[in-house]
Amino acid sequence: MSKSIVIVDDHVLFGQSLKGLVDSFDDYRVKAVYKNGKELQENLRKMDLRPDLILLDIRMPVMDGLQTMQWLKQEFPKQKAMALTMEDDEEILLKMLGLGCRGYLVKDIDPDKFKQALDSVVDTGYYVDKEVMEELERKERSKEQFSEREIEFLQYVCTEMTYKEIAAEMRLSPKTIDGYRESLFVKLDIKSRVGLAVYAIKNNFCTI
Amino acid sequence: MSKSIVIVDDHVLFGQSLKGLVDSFDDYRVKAVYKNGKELQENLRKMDLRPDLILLDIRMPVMDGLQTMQWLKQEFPKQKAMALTMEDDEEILLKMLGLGCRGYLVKDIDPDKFKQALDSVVDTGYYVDKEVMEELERKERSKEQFSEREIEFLQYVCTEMTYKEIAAEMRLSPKTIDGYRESLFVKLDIKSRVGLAVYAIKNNFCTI
DNA sequence: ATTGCAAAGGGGAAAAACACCCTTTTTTGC
DNA sequence: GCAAAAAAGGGTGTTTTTCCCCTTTGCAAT
Repeated sequence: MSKSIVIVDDHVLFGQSLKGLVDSFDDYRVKAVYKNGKELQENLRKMDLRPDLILLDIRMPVMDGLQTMQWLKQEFPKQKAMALTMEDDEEILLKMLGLGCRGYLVKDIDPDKFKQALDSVVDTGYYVDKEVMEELERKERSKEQFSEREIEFLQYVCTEMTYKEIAAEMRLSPKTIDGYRESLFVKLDIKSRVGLAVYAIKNNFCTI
Repeated sequence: MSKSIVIVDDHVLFGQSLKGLVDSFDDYRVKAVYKNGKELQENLRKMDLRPDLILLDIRMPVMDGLQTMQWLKQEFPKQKAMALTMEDDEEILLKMLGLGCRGYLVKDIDPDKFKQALDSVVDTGYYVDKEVMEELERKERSKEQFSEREIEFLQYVCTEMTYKEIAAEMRLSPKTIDGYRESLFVKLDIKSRVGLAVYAIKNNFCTI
């Protein structure tokens, strides 16, 4: 039976083209192509779709690879997913692996190797060395990680809303927001809201 | 007769996938896929290959889109080429257009629009995304309305420095900085430093 | 010379952000 | 169920940012 694949990539042209390529492999079928994590989220929830593998672009505007992976890990811990990146940003990659991502591909891989990587992930579960992965996973998890609420909060920090307004929007006490802010300052070694905003932008926690 | 296309993109996976997509259009055929400008150069010279359109990635390691376009303009002034970019970097885009590039596509265009763009370039000679163009003009216009000092100041707003510290750095009174801030708030219809920081980042007044 | 105008600098008050230390409620893992 | 941990909320004081209205300086044009 052929393996089902879901592609998540904001570059529609690439996503659709990749679908064409994958479909040309006898033993793989692309079940869907989504533009961002949010679309995946919605469709994974309602449609009883459990693909053998999700190919996840890292840089996406609405809900990026990291966020999506974080969500996937919580909601569908067994779901296999693989990062698909443009440039290999080590930091983000490490985070992805830490979140249980099964491997990663840079987009300049050639189609043959790509096929091999797919086979490897679907069969063995991993594309790169298993032990290294597990090691990384343990290390990363203990490192910095944000709570759901903190991540949600990060989406507001690069707007012109005051903390009070953000609190209202999130239906929380301003004091709680103050707590998130404080917690993030410590975790990220940041001292001001501007620093937080820049971090959020850099790491795709918000769209500007 | 079907139109011939050449794709130049260092991301082999993307290039090959795109080839698949283009070949799926009845009236187009991909004659070749190259990894960079140099490959294109060599092949365009020796093989008597004159495609109807060259799709040119901008960011490539060996010989990038700009260089390639420059060479094309000299060697084959009539050759139609179109930029294919990941993120829309205005500056480079402007240069490309200056070099006679026939249009530009961001890679998150959807396949239908992509097809339309191809048709447009091959038929009319040009394709430019309207929104992108308007965005570009707006940004360019806005750049000239700041003073030298204000622009210098903008480079500091997305750091964690306080205004007082920025003033010290610029050897100005904090009150003067306050004036720049105020002036920029009015000009840009912004109400907070975060807004200013986001503006500065968006419009490349500072690097993050 | 004088008007004209923009950049630079200032005072002071109110709002927002930051910091630190603390309590209550809710989850979560045996 | 219970203890531990995480999330949410609180009090209070300091610093920074924001806002408005004001003075001085320098330069430029008629």
